[in-house]
Amino acid sequence: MALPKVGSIGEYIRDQRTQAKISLRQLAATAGVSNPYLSQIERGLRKPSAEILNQIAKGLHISAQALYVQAGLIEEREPDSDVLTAIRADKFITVRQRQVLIDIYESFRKENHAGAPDEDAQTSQNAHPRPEPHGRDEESLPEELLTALEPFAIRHSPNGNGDATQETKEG
Amino acid sequence: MALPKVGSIGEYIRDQRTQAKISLRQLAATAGVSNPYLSQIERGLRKPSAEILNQIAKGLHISAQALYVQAGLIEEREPDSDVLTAIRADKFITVRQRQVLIDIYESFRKENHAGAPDEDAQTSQNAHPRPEPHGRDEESLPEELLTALEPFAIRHSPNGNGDATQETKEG
DNA sequence: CCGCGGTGCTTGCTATTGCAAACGCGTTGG
DNA sequence: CCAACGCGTTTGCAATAGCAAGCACCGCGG
Repeated sequence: MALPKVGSIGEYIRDQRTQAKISLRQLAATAGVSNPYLSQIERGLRKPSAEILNQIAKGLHISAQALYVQAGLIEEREPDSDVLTAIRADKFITVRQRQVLIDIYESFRKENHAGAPDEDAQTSQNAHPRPEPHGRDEESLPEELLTALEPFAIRHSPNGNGDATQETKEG
Repeated sequence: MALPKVGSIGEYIRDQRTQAKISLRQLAATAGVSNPYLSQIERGLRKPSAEILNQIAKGLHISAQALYVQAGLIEEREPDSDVLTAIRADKFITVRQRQVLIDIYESFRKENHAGAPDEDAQTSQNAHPRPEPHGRDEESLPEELLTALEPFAIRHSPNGNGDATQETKEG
């Protein structure tokens, strides 16, 4: 378990470097790392830190993300949805808030998907797969949120509060 | 110049952790790192590798990119914090669901902004006037909303991380 | 009172990163 | 022919990442 994908990133780097027609020493110089170290990285003998990786990416003029993904350091951006991506990337909300948003969104998706596996979701704009029990659509106050979410939370977790081991008991 | 931006990432991690209301040890466990090391990371005494960073990101349920950016390991080139835009563009949810998500997200932002002068939020263009719910900033959410969402906020997919913590906290 | 469990922090210690120096190997050319 | 210069690689070593063990502090229950 020492070097699972480390090899792949090494190959990737070497591949990019050779494609760029630059020597190992050259890249090492521009990347600000030593030649021998770069050599070892390329052959998967060393596991470069993110810093070094970033430097190498710069030296190769490629996006650091690509390298991180190759290194297995970043979950390959699954095109789940732009919404999830945006939520995960958002840094104006807290972890807890993020988790709530993700849960809600995924539940929405799940609800809609139940019985309507068809990908053509355009109809969802004006055709609800599940008719809302409450047709109230006045202002979207937090209170309304509660009302809207109540039936929903019940469906999602009928057990209510099964065992929240990690949940700090507040109150 | 041993720890230039390292401090910032430490602060960021600690901030996210405390906001998530989880202890240092807890995060260390879920992230798969030792408690003391996480402590040192948070205080900027150590410079975590990308691997560790990735683990911590997972433990915090935030995108690894966010952490890398904070660590200065990625030249931020896609802020992509347009959650609202993404929600509006999403075509897999109904109008009502969309509205709920937007309301919740804005509510979150509002809560966090209570006292934060940083106002780069490009507020929604057609967002209807939302009445100020409450100015309580003690929690991420109003208590009521949290309560309603509680069965929900619990992480739903033990899948993914597959990190089984033997936290048999038997009361 | 003291133990028990929780928090975060300090202390050695090992494993690994990352580098400087030096190597073998092929090409040029005096 | 062999010095000179390029390439990638090998070898030892300093620095440190990361951990196990243990510390100090605090709230709770016997």
